Amino acid sequence: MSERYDAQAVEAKWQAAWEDAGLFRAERSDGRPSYYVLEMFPYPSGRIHMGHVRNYTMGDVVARYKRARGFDVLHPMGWDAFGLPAENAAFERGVHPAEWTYANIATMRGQLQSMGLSIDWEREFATCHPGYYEHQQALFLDFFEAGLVERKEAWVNWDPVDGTVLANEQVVDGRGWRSGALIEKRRLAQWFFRITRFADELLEALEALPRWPDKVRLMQRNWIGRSEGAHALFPIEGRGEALEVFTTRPDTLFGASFCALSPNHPLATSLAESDSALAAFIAECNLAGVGERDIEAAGKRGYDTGVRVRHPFDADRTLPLYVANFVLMDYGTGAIFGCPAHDQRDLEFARSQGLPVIPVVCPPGEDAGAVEIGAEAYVGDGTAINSGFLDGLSVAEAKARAIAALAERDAGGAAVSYRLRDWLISRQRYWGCPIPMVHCSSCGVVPVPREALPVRLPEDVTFDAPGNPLDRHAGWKHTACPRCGGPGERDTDTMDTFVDSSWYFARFCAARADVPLPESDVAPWLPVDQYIGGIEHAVLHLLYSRFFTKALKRCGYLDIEEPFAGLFTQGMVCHETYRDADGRWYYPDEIETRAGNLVTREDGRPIAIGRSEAMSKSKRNTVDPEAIIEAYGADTARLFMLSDSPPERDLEWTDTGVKGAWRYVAALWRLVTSPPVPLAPCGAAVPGHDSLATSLRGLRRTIHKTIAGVTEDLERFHFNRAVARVRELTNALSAIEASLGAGHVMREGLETATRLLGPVVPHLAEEAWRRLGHDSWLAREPWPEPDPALLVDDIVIVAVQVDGKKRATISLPAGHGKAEAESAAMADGGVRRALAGRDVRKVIVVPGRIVNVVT
RNA sequence: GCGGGCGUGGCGGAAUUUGGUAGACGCGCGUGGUUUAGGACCACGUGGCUAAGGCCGUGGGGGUUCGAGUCCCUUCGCCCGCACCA
Repeated sequence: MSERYDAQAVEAKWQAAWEDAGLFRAERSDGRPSYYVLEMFPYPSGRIHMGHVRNYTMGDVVARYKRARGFDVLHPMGWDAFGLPAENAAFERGVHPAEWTYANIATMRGQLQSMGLSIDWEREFATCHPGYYEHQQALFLDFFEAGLVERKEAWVNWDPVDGTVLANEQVVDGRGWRSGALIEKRRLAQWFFRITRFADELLEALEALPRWPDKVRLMQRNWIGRSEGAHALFPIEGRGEALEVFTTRPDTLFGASFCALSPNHPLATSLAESDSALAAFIAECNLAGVGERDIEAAGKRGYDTGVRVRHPFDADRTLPLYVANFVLMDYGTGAIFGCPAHDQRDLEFARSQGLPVIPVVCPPGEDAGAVEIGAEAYVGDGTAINSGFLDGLSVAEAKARAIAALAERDAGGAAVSYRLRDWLISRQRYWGCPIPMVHCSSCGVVPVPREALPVRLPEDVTFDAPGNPLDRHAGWKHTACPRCGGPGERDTDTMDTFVDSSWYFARFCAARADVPLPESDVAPWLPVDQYIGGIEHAVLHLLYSRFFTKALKRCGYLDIEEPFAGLFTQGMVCHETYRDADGRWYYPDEIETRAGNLVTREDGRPIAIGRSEAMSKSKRNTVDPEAIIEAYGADTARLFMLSDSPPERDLEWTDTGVKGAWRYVAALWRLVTSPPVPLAPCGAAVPGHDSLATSLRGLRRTIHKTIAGVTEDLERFHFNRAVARVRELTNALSAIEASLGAGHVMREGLETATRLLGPVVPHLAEEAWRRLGHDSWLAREPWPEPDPALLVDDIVIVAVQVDGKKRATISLPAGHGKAEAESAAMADGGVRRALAGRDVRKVIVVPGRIVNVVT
């Protein structure tokens, strides 16, 4: 009689035992090669969700697998603990952000530990701990000294709901990424990290990241948005200055019919001082929102300033200067020249303003005299026309010639522009890392001396009013200027929390060090060998971390180019959605099936099933991992996470799928505890392979092919296939036939399955390993090696096609020749029938694969 | 608009790296068994059509090839990222 597998008891037992034995401490004390696997650390929101379970399961499989492959593995965990939700909780419930955060961390740590993750918990830290953020403040000062931090006044994105500014990356469709509020443009003095100084490096280094998904590299490339072109100066009539524009089409300069400024361009501001209509137009543009879609709806609008600018190539020619709503202040120079014939936007603007359209590129094969521009600008290649000294040149040639001409005339020259902007890190919030700067009326901005770090967050703050509590805390805010000793004010802003997560991966190498990143601890581990997390961080977090790595290198902390040598982006965990007739959402555990219909448990209201979407609280389609772990155990949850769906794709959470995973856990335990044939003693060698019955020899080949296949699958992140392969193996083992040596083969098979599943279902595997008679830690056992001799079959099944259609299969000895395969195929009854006496023109033989008889 | 990805049984997906027996593994479903009962367990079956021999099948159409889910062209559908970036 087989015993029932008690997952809860087994899992608790081994979790405690692993912890006591310190099995997962990263040592760096022996000669083993290092391997650093890291999953994106969680925000302590309260409880873990299924996305965490999926992420950390994958990371744990890699960690356990690499450990078995002989690596000294670093697999740490920590908390991305600063951020707005803690302040919201404080505001709503009167609990201090620190208290709320640390309580959540305690809960979530327990939940993660119940998953049986092989984590070195001794390295755990939270970014809200002064022991972390004091070093971040030191890094800020280092960056400041290195010229990588800058305070400047800029048009910034103001989120009126969160009451703070946001980085460009945090504005999505003109709205705040957290609040969803329409973003306003405000001009404020703020701190920036000068990420644009690394724009080219960040772009070029993408090529050197072969183990990153193409998609992420492409997204970053687009985000950096490098454009090559030219700067051109248009002298302004009646002023002793020139208007500088950026263009990627200097070849079309002769087609210019106007210039236009962004509403926020300094010249526009200055002109508006003496032109109230212009001032009103600018105000209107800023009011209409900055969402590009809003402008799209409003159409292209402009205001003729009356000012004229001179053409750089033709001093006799002047152009009108407009302020236009479609010109962006934060790209290029905030000013453009318009060539309507060869730019769609300029064409639309020119048509609405009645400006001339001068074709200067003749499409191939067209008559230069007859080029007409209708509703569509011509943006293709061609030959320059109406363009003076450029006439006759191709677009590429004309660009080069025009750039040279601009330079000759001191009217501009080659220029590169980026979409990427500097990273605005000031946040008008309490729960973040204080910026270690003091504002002094006589000394200006003064850094806090290093010996005075950390600048601690004061604990006695109030959240009963909107705005930044630090700004209201007089005792904290007012301090002596470190330079002159006079009255000073602390910078009351805190750093964007993306700063915290831009270097935590390095800090894990020396989590308790009293300097930020001691080289002797950090260098052996970095870069991270395998980083795993969600695709939603493709630009923000991953770009910032890359910038930090380059900045840290410049400051002498690191000697690596890139933080993450390998990156894997996992898919989301999805679930069906449930709504009633009023459109209210219901959690899966709030509904049930009655008489074949889906209804609410509580009052039987009919429920409609909606499409499967990423689990979210707003759609109420979440399943609590803790409930699953309590009901089935962590191994079942882990197994389900890795089965069926490829890890980079979205995973559909289903009850039946979880039950299927549980069935397999129970079935594997049954197979170990009551195998179909009595097991040979532990440690007994398999008898001579040739002495075994045919079916046992085949089974042994299956065992060794499974080792090879699973190994390759794990290396390539094909977890779903790895699981399927082991299931195939255990299916084959269940069907074993009793004969001489069967007990040995059964043991070999069970031990192999146990080892191969160790990374996936570690508790079950550890328990099974002991049940099989071992007294070693499975978690410390080396990975099995396949016997190369057993990876090849001695008999192969070869398909035989007639004219490309399969008509038969034949058995042939491995290593058979072409002639042997051909004669066996021609002798086959099915083949002869299909041929029906027709003449054979050709026979193609791929030994071991296929025979194709062509008539 | 620009860029990228994906279309395979009732469902999730294998096979695409290297063109060579399509549908591994699982879910669901069906039949039978077992059990006091079970949403448990066991066995067998399960792409479609066909009485059979067989025919048809990887979104549609075309091409290359002895042979195409895999390569090429074209078309349709869905998803994702960016979006007046000059």
